[in-house]
Formats: sequence, structure tokens, C-alpha cells
Amino acid sequence: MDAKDRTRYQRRALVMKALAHPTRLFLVDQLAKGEACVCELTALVGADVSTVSKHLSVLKYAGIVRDDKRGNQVFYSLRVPCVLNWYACVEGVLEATAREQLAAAR
Amino acid sequence: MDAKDRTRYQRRALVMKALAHPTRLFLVDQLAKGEACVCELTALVGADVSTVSKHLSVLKYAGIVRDDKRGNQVFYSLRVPCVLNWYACVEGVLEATAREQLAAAR
DNA sequence: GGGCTATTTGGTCATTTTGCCAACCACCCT
DNA sequence: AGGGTGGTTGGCAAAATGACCAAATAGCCC
Repeated sequence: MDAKDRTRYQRRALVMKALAHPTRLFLVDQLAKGEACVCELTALVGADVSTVSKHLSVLKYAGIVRDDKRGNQVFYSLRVPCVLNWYACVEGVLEATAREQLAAAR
Repeated sequence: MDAKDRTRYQRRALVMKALAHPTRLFLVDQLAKGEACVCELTALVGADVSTVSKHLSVLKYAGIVRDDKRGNQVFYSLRVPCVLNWYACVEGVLEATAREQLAAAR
């Protein structure tokens, strides 16, 4: 892995890292239904506003969501919906694991 | 986000976290070409064997790779190839970001 | 058995990540 | 201007991660 590879994988990892947190996955899931303001998302998550705001800024920095300030509030929306396709794969991983554990226990 | 949601997103995050590291992304990329033993992967990564071994165990725990001990060495292979499809999306995110930054700088 | 190679595990330390609070900024309204 | 609401930022303590070394384990080969 030379220097060029390293920066390439680091950039990719930045995007993955942004999705490597339960709250942020939840936020993406909510935004899949349509844009929402920080206040709505905060209520749904059930954490401090500042916490949710920081999670959103991580997603934004990674390029996954976009923000749009309208009047008093900021609306976030998905910029790259293709991440939603990952869920099927993730569920596949989890199911395969569950199945395997069952088989091992038998 | 109730307790049930939380455990669901935590399980998903476990899979995402496993891929949220440059070295582990590199390992998955290598394994996409076919199985490889820890010694080969260690040489490719260029880090301590123990470090690579731990990265592989993270991937294994997440259910992304599988290990197979044959004689003296352990061969790892991809268990869920669908993660390879994510790269296109990640690259899409990165390209969109790059394009947008160019536009902003203009 | 003894030595050798391949891999995992335990321990330690430095770095990063998270979450909350408090303070601050931006916008709206009167 | 002054007050209220909605968000972001800075700071800090707690928790999680990552990398290396050293030690332990497992499977050859002689």
C-alpha cells in the first residue's frame, strides 16, 4: 500500500466513517423519507440539539447530506441516495451471521 | 428512536464500522481478488502482523470475511461480496464533492 | 521432543470519537 | 432595540480505536 493508495483509502474511509454510527444511520434513514429540519431530527433522535447538529455536520462533511437554510431553520436532505442501497447488503450480512450462528449451535 | 430501533441501528453500525478504516477497506479490496493468508496481506499492507490480524478479526466479527485455517496458515476470503458494490457509490460521493468544490471556487 | 513459522492475544499508550453544557450567532417578530 | 426560537461552535470528560511490542498458541519439519 503506497502513499497514493493510502490517500485513496483514507478518502473512502471518511465516507464510511460518516455512516459508522447508529445515530447517523438513523438520520440517513429519516432523510430518506424527505428533508427535515434539525429540530425535527433532534426530536426523533432524542439527544441534545448540539449532538444531532454535530452528527449532521459529519454527514455533510462526508458529502452524504446537504443543508439548506430557510428562514430560521436549517433543512437537511440526502445528497447521495445510493447509500440506501447498502442496507440490503448490511441486512444480508447480519442474516448470514445469524443463520451461521444457529447452525453452529445446533 | 426507541430501544428496538437503537439495537437495530447498532447492529448495522457494527458492519459499517468494520469498513470505516483505510486498512480494512484495502484488505477487502485485496480479498475481492481471491482468498489470501495473513502473511500475504501483512506484506501488502506494510504494518505489524498483529495489527493486520486484528483488522481481519474485526472484519470477521462483522461477518464480512471468513477464515479458513489450512495447515500452518489462515486464509481469509470475502463472505459477502456485495460490499464491493458500495465503492461505486463512495466514489460517486467523492466526485460529487469534488465537483461542487470546483464550482464553489469558480 | 525441539526448533521454526504463522497467527492470535494481552497490555500499554497515543489518538480519536462522543455527548453534554454553555456560550454564541442568525433570523424573525413586535 | 429587545426577546425568542433554531442551530452551530468550543470545551471538556468519558469511552472507544488503533498501533506496536511481547508473550502465548498452533501446526509443520527434522
